[in-house]
Amino acid sequence: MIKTRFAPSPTGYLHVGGLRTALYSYLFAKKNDGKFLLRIEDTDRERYVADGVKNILESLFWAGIVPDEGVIQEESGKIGEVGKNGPYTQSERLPIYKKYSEQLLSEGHAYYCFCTSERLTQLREQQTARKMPTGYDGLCLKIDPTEAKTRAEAGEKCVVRLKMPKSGETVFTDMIRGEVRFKNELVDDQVLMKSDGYPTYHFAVVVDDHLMEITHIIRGEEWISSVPKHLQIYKYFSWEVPQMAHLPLLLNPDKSKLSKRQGDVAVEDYRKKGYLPEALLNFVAFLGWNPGTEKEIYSLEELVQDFDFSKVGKTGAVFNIEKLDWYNKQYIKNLSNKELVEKAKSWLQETGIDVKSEIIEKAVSLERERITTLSELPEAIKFVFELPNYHSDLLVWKKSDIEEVKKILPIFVEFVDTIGIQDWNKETLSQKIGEWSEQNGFSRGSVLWPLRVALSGQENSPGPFEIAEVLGKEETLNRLQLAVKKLSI
RNA sequence: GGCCUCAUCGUCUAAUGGUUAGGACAUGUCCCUUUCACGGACAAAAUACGGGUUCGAUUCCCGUUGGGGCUACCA
Repeated sequence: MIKTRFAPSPTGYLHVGGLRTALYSYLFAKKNDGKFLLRIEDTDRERYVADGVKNILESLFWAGIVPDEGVIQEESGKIGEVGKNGPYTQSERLPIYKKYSEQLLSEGHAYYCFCTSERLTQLREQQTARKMPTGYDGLCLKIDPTEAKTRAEAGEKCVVRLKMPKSGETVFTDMIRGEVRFKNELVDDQVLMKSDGYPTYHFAVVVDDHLMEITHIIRGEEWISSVPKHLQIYKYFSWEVPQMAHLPLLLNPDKSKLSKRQGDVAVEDYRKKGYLPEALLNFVAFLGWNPGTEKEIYSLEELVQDFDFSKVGKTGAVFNIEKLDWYNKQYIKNLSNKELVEKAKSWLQETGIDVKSEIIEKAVSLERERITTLSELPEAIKFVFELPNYHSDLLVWKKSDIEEVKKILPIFVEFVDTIGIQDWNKETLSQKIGEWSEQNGFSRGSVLWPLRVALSGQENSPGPFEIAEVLGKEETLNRLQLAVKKLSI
């Protein structure tokens, strides 16, 4: 049984890079009828963000990536857990890490280190100055283990370090990169247990992945350098090593690692701006993976079907918002009017638009193909509910002049008044108004431009017949009469 | 500095020894058209560089250059 996991650290909100990592882990698990687990790695108490866990869960839920095991968001919105291998939050697993570190200590595979952080900093500075590789010098390795244990138990401040072999090589095969090898002498004696009693990432991740029976570790490329340390821990415990896939990083437009400074990185930011989860997911899925065909639009279900690590690339990908915008437009375009109202509800209400209005669905349909994000919708459809105050000059078509408009509009209003309610739909209106223009010898533009401006009050807007249908006969006539009035002033 | 790693249009990418190097986004032009958007057509746009191997390299090997990651009692 294949089991993958996403193990974020709540040092902030869910990052779009994290979303992609979670997505790939989820896809791989689902594709292989396996399970997807979510674990919270909160061993860094200094960078802990209070609502980080909540945001990570909410963002994943929003995207449709739901864990089978581990920390979950319950229906009520509360944070809960499912599975037999819990707890799934590392801060609740401290006794477990203590037990395993003691095993390593007693077997001579780890040792207590009493060095102060000042000494460590100094050591690093000296090494850097001499252009030597940095790393622990092994000073505390010389202390007799029994004596060290006594000192530690007496309460002396200390950490536990991994005893890394200083010769030989560590080789492993990454699912994306193939064989990668490291010289052991260059691998540091990594701290396993910090002086505050918490494990470091490197120790907790190995213990938990083993205990939670993870078969495939899928994570960002920034972890690849730490793999030798992790493998050494597996070796000391004689544990089976999971398969690993290190994903290429997401990049800023200048190709540096995707960062907050150069734009939005939290999934939350995109959600708030009105990007659809389907679009964001489709977009990030294609950052580093592609199906090898020309199909571009993929639902989560389809991604599960076609996802394959053999098609995941090795190069970092720029997070290109223009492409995301295109995806979002595609998804918005395919929404029904009802769905669009429902999804854009919060933005509509925020702007004071009544989502219960009888014409809301029709109003929304006017702009469906014109907006990029849901947050643009209220501003775009506002003119339907409240005509903007426009200048009469706007009523003049570029190929016409003010005299012609003044001549056409009043008689046009009279004609519109003769159109019956039963014919009040865009097709019939188009036909009747077209015929009228032709019979009177007016060009389409000289009639339709002022009509459209009179109805929308805007230089750019949907077509006049669609707007007229949404507005209804009475409001259409009101707006036309107002235009006539504007012209006569 | 050391270690690891990557390298096809501006961007996301396809093509693993033989293609006019394909697609998408963005850009430009045109068509549609009352405006905007949609849609359609067309255009411009790439194998980082230098050596090999080979009849033949985007593709395999070596080097150079450039980018990125790591180098914490952070993840």
